[in-house]
Amino acid sequence: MHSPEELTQRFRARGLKVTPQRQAVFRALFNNDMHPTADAVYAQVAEQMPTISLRTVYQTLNDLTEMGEILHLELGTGSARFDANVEQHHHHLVCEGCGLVRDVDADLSSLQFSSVLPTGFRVSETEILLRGRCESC
Amino acid sequence: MHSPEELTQRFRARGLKVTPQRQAVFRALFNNDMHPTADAVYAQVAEQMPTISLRTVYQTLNDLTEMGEILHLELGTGSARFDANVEQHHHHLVCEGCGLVRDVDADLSSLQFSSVLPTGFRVSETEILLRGRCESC
DNA sequence: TTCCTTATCAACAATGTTTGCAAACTAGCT
DNA sequence: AGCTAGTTTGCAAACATTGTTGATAAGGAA
Repeated sequence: MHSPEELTQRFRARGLKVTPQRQAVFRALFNNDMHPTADAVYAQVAEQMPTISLRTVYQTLNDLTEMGEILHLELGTGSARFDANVEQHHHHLVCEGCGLVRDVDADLSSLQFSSVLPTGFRVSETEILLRGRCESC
Repeated sequence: MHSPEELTQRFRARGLKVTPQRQAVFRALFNNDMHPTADAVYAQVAEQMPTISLRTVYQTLNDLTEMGEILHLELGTGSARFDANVEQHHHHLVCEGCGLVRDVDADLSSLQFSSVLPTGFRVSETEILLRGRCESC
């Protein structure tokens, strides 16, 4: 995602207002590779801004997702994870014990689909998910 | 998954009882490649057995999943999908329009992960998800 | 700076999926 | 037929997420 300063520009360019709440969410996500849930973002922001509501965090996360600044991931961990790394295409590794998510690069160029895809199906995204257990789980 | 008759044996062998409700769920899933939701299974079974409860369908689906007879899939479509094909390892294709799910075979043997996995991480499953739009969406 | 328009905030209610619970019931054994 | 442990059911609750609405604040213009 872009820096909080750049996001301020981009939000205004879209006619969206830049509030202290939104800036706090920007800062919580910038350079964050934890793939936090909405609730985790809320918890982090609420430390500095106890009056913010979970609803506002969801709203801002949805706005950022629509703008392509973050990725909304559904990894089967019960709640959505948000990924601030949209610069380089990558895949994910999920610990089934503690829910840890990590980015993983993979070379897809050699991938072959041996069965024919349904006629007319247009693939927009190829996603690889590695499930397993991390060292401490 | 195994046939309804074989499932009857396997449930009894585990000390689980075989009720008409469970048999109806067995039949609804056998040779079913629709990847239905719990609610879809319920709807299908309820046609023949209107008194069955959604709770019982969930219970039986969970039992079958624990026994490895079906797969519980979380594909980001809002609700879990159940896959009766556990015989051959495969991947999935999801239509983001209508929620259609189809099995896809893929050759993973050449897949290379260019970044190092976290030390001590044990991968138990490699899952490929193709998202896109089917012909009618 | 002040005003004004419009988007946003916060609290609450509502939705949808899945699970917990307790009482009534039944499969399968004797 | 009777016993008993496992099942079913209906309802409530948990959980993540979204809808709603009066009050509030941001940002542009004067």
